[in-house]
Formats: sequence, structure tokens, C-alpha cells
Amino acid sequence: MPEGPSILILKELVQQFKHKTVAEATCNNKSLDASLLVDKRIIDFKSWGKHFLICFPKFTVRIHMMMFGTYRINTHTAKPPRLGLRFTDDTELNFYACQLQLITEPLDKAYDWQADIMSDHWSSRKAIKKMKADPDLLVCDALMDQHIFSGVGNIIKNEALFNARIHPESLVSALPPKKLTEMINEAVKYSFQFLEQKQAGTLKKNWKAYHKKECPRNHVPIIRKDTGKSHRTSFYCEVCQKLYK
DNA sequence: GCGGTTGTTCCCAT
DNA sequence: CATGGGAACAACCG
Repeated sequence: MPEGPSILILKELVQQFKHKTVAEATCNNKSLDASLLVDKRIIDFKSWGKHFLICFPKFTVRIHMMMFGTYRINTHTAKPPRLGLRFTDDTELNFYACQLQLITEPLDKAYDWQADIMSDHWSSRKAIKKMKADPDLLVCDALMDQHIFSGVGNIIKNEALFNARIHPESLVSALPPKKLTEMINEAVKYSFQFLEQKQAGTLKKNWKAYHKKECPRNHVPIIRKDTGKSHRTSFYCEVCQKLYK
């Protein structure tokens, strides 16, 4: 479910609930007092990377799908939802296996919109500045850092590095400036391709490195390795992805 | 039944 | 105190 593009799809699908008033709200754990939402009107839906935001006049509900989060629109599953919303016109919106958080401060204070890779406010310059602050930073960790590349997940990381021909264990500080820019551009580009391919139902079939057996460029085996401080699996080609160190 | 996973946070040992 | 490992959580697939 997660990674930024999937959250944009969710945002699109729930537009029908914008401006609707919550008639009934339930939460199946203690993370949120659902009664706060009753009789409140949804004024907007926003997102920041993997965060999905339901905006009410005086507060925002943050939903993070983590690995396994799901949702149902105008239907529900047998299990009670983590967050269930029923509206005054009897439509419903349900979220499962997600993390909830109430945000009461202004959103502009809570979020750096320039860090959201799929936002109109995305700033490559700022990302470069953040990365250069750590001389030991590996590219695989940089791309997974939500403060730098909010919305990038393990799929986008691996596909972007493959497309940019950069080995995941390369040092950010060892990349020539042009190469660093290329990496960022590939991450942005693939994020939007991810969105289109997911909507078309062709996401998996277009993967070039992620969970692949061999490199589509030269047919040597794709390496699968636990990489970086983030210890997330990288899939890469040792032959065509250069190690900068 | 088990292992793996599009993610993150927290606890504890070092 | 910074770092890192492991656990915890959660759901589905093969």
C-alpha cells in the first residue's frame, strides 16, 4: 500500500468525501479519540510523502499505512477498522492496519512541503543541502530518509538507482554533482511513473531491478543485499551500477 | 505453518 | 550520549 504514489491515488479516490460531515466515527484502539471527529466537516485531504492527511477546521488526522495498511470506500471488511468514518449521507470511508495521529498545530509548521518528492513544492536544492550535511551518507539511506525524500520507499529507491546506474552503497559525497542531480531526477521521474503504472495495473511488470533475477541490460544476476544503516534490501546490478566511494 | 515484505518507532545493550 | 540491533506491530501471499 505505501510509497508516496499510492497515497496520491488514495487522495484522488476520496475526493468524493471532501466537504462532507462525519456522522459517526470509530477507532479500534487508543491511538485516536474518534468522538472528536463527529459532526466535524472535512475541509480537505492532503498528503506529505507517505502521510495521508484528513483536514478538519481545527485539526488534522494523520494516517500512515505502514507496510500493510488498507482502506475501503463505501464498503468495509469483516474486521472493525482502525478508523471508520460514516457520513451524514450514509457513505463510508474505512482504514485498516494503519497508524493514526492527531495533529493540532498548523500543517505548515508540522511539514516541510519542499521535502515531498511528488509535491509542486519539491526542492532538489534543499535535498542536496540535507544530504551534504552527512559526509558518510550512502545513497541507499539518503533515498529512504523521509526528511530528505519524503514518499520514497524501497521500490522507488531500487528502480531510481538502477535507472541512474548508481550502486546503492555509493557515498553521496563521492558522486559527481551531475550524477547526484541525475539520481534525484530519476527518483522524481520514477515516482510519477510508479503512479501511472500503478493506476494502469502494470507496476510490477515494469520493474527492472526490484525483485528481479537478472539485469535487463546485460543479463547478469541481480544482487540482493541488506544495505546501509536502514538495513533495507537493495536489488542492483554490479556490472552497470557504478560504486562511487 | 513459515518466511518475506511497498514502514516506522521504541527499547535496550554497547 | 550516540549508535545499532532487535522487537513490536500488522496483513497478506506463496
